[in-house]
Amino acid sequence: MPDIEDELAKQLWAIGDITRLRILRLLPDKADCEHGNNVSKIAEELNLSQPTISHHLRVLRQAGIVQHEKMCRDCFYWVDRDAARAVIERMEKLLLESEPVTKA
Amino acid sequence: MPDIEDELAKQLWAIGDITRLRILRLLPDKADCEHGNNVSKIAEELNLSQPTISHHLRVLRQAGIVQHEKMCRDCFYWVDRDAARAVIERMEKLLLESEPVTKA
DNA sequence: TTTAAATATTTAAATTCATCTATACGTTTG
DNA sequence: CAAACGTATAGATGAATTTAAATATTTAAA
Repeated sequence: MPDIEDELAKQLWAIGDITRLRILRLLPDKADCEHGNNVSKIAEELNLSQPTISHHLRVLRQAGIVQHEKMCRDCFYWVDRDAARAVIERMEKLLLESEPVTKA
Repeated sequence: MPDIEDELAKQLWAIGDITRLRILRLLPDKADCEHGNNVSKIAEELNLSQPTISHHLRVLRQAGIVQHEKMCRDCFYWVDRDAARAVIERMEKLLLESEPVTKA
């Protein structure tokens, strides 16, 4: 069964990449046409190809870290705050609450 | 220069592996002879070879997530709580505090 | 010192990942 | 309808990672 631990590992792995970390830093609070941070702009900002950024956004999307929507002709991504909070909470449980599991 | 962002990515990457996540779950609060969770015991618990666990512990050590010390003939590892808190704090800054960086 | 036990390191093989180029798909605009 | 723009997908390649096996190193006990 796909443990909850597997999901956490997947999410942390998704965030634990320097390119994806930089992408996350560029993403706005909420879908936002004004600033125009579409996929191509992010690619230009990070000096990587558009398909590469698209690939990384897909990884983040499949990990449930970001959401996206088509607006004003382009595609906009933003951080899913609820998912982010959940990840952080699980990390706190794992790293800060010790549970010395001694079997039987 | 090795950015602080690089370090965070490295740390999250280190934690974002299912085997290392399970290792972390087994580690005690502090170096602890009593429970006897040495490297070989962890290997047995997770059904992996001792060198494999040693390798993963090294990754976690180099990322500054765990500490280790030789005690009572064996080698004991534990989670570095301060480092863990620092990682969580940086994650909160990255994911929950939006900073729409618009250059110029 | 010899023996045994625990951990670290090295080596090698298989897998996985990041990235690019090329291309296809879907919208918007003329 | 056709051209242009933005995004996603596919295929390929080089690099990095995981893992086990073998070996070396360290430590404790006899």
